[in-house]
Amino acid sequence: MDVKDLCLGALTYGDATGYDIKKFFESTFGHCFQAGYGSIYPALAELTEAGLVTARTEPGQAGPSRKLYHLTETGRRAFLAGLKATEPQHKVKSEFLVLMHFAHLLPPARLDAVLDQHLRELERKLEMIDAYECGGAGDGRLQHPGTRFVCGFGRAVMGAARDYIRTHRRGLGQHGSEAATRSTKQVRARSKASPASKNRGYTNA
Amino acid sequence: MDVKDLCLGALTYGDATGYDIKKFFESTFGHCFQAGYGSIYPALAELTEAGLVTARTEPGQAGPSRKLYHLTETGRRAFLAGLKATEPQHKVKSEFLVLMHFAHLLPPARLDAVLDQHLRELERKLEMIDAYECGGAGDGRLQHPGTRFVCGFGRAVMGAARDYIRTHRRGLGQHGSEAATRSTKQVRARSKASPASKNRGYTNA
DNA sequence: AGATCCATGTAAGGCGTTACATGATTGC
DNA sequence: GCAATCATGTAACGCCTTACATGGATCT
Repeated sequence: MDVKDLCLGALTYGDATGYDIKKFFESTFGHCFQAGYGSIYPALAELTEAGLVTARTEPGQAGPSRKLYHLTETGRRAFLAGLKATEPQHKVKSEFLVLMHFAHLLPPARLDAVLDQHLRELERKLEMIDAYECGGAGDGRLQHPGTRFVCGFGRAVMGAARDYIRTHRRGLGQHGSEAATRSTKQVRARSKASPASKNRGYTNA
Repeated sequence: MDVKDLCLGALTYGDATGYDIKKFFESTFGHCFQAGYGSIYPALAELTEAGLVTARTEPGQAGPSRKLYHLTETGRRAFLAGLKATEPQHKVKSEFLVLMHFAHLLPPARLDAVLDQHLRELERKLEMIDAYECGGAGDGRLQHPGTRFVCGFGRAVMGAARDYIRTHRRGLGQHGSEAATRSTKQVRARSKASPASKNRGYTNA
């Protein structure tokens, strides 16, 4: 699943410009998929060349001229086939959590700031979801269950994250023993000290 | 925050080989950061060249020879400075949620399979966290609060995801109206039909 | 005997991010 | 007037993913 597929998906709701599609991504997939113009415009060009979409340029009555993309029948079939074959991956890449893991090496003030910032970020995204569901877009996307499911999912997960941080941030401050000052002592005495027990600590799975 | 930084971080716990570091990433950051050998080995080579780590080759008594990396004082300082400056981003890239958004275009059997698969995956990761915390790695990582916080965070978030899916998957099956059969009708009559109201539906934020 | 684990790397390719470049219009 | 929004692209760079290549040791 790449930006091309997402563009096809966006166009199942009707014709749109690259700019429109970006806004659609932000409002609908903001918390689970991100794409910039640098991916979207090239993707649309490739899709046009492949015959999966067509483009027509409309002189903008108000504002610049717009290039409206339209999903062809071939494109729609390709999208459906792609959907069926898509593996449902779910990847998280969080420097926030890495930072939290190394909290004992972070200045307490910085740690606090990072936690506050992340909480604000979560709050903001939660509000965006609410706004998205209340602000009734009249185009039918809100009626279908998939949209509600994804919104609800985001709310559940980010709400849980917020609650967890609020109730557990207190324990994060104090470092155990002298870890912060002398972290380079050999804790992992491997292959020399205990040749019999391989892999203590790393492989738990 | 890239793989290089993560390697430095891993080495704050003591000397390790590239292979060890990969295992460490999997067990500790598996649910929030991923890195393969293709990133780790080049990263370690660059770090060595930059003088942030040193490498010594140990002939393996049992098994192949190991190249043990050691964090230098310069490296440790660089890591701490990098940590302080790291922006706490948290990105999710979920084809699973995209699939759920387009659930109305998916064959019901496939939809069910995808949901089951994702539930199993969540269950598996939750078990891995429990195993990680119970399986007492004797190297001190478990004692410090950062590790507990990250584990708890993962448990809270993934538990919430699991519960949400279980209680809301039922509503996902039936598609509203004829969306699946004729999705290409113009729902977004824009700029022609209603030139007064720009941007209905897309921009809610 | 065959699979799996330990262990280290290289090389190419893919994909996205970021920065740059441009310009009209609308609201404050 | 100035900022923000609308609107479309290009180009370079960076970073990771995937596949390839190799080989001993242990376990079943």
